[in-house]
Amino acid sequence: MRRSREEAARTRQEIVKAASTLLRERGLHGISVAELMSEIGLTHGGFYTHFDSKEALTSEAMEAAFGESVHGWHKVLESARTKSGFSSLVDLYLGEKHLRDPGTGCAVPALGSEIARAGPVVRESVAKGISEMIEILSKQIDDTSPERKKERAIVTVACLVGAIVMARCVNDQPTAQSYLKATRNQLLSNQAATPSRSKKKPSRS
Amino acid sequence: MRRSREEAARTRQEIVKAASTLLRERGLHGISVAELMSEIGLTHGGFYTHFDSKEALTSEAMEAAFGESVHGWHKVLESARTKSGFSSLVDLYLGEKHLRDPGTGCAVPALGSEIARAGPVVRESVAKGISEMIEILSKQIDDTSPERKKERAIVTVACLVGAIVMARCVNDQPTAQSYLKATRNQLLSNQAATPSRSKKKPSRS
DNA sequence: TGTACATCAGTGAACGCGCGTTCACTGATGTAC
DNA sequence: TGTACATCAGTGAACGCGCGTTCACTGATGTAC
Repeated sequence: MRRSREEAARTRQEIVKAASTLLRERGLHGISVAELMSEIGLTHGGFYTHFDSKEALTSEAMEAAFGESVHGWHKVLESARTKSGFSSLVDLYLGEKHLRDPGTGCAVPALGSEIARAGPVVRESVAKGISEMIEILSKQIDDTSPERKKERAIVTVACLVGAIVMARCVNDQPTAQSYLKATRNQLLSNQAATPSRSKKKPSRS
Repeated sequence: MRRSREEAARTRQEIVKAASTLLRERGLHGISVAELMSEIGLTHGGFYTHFDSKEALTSEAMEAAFGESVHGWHKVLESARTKSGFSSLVDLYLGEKHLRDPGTGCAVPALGSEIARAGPVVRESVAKGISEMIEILSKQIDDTSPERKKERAIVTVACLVGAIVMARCVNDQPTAQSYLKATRNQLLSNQAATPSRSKKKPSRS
């Protein structure tokens, strides 16, 4: 039953990838090692050839999840030419797709409250992901002071995270949408009201 | 072993109260029925005299948690005379105490990502709590339009929730504090920059 | 007020179940000659 | 290039454990007379 090294490396990647989606969908304790392995067509025993523990995988899966998110952000920034980068990211984050599909979305609203109780290894991975998100966003903010840029990026991410958490908590679709819409409106109008705008063309649909 | 009706009613209250704290501290699946009952000096079997299921208790515990939060908000609003009501609530929410003690704090950052995956009964209780928080906050916001008042209250709550979630995710104390501070600064300066201020005296320490 | 009986709050053993992790084993892959 | 052996990716039974829920039971409380 032994596989080649290349196959084993691919198996490892598949485990991380499957975990990054399934953990975001079902929670840090919502998927078992056995279920995870069967998802990629293997049995549970082989898991420990690749990882020391489930927690070690969780940490890697968080890194993969943020990597995926960040990649999506960069893609949106590249392709958005009619909108500002800032509003493109806000629209991506607060969109219907992200609300309904936590498995491919940001790990912070999907797992935040569980991450807060996780071990230091997992939290370290998440902390890196969060600061990377803030970094990317701060480059899309016009402000003379770099400190204020960073501050405003932090608050923007907080708003985005909180809005998705709240919208996913409530059962009622219109209420969820009203949370997302209110947040979008205010974030975009705040950005528009910013001093020292440059090449930006803030849109309010 | 039978207790009087009054004692039984008190027992029920104690279960709900203990659950509201322990669930916020350890997560929706972080405390067992047995552990919960032993917390108030009883054994697990008696649980089902009071509740149909653990989920039914969870729903009531969420209501109790929001009741406690809302009570704290009202108390702060009454006692704060030197600060605006808005900034008092922001300071309460983003304070050291709330960051470090989820068991007595807001259920949304403490349990948000788990609530999103919970059953409709639990989510209904949480949805009510969230809209109550928004309602209270909107009364502390100066704006000519009631719709904008509500919108700004929604976004404020989203910011607060997201900031606490992020701050609790990261391991590093200074980073956590920087998230809270940035959010506090921006929320309070936005409020100060509001048109049609009345009796407000915005402070920036 | 006193007595006999019904009620039911709380006990603790037991239920079936799923969890993370371990380990002897299999057999294809990798390596040394 | 061919052969013999070591390695190790993946298997599946088994480990100890904790979970939510059920249920026969206990004995104090509540009620009917």
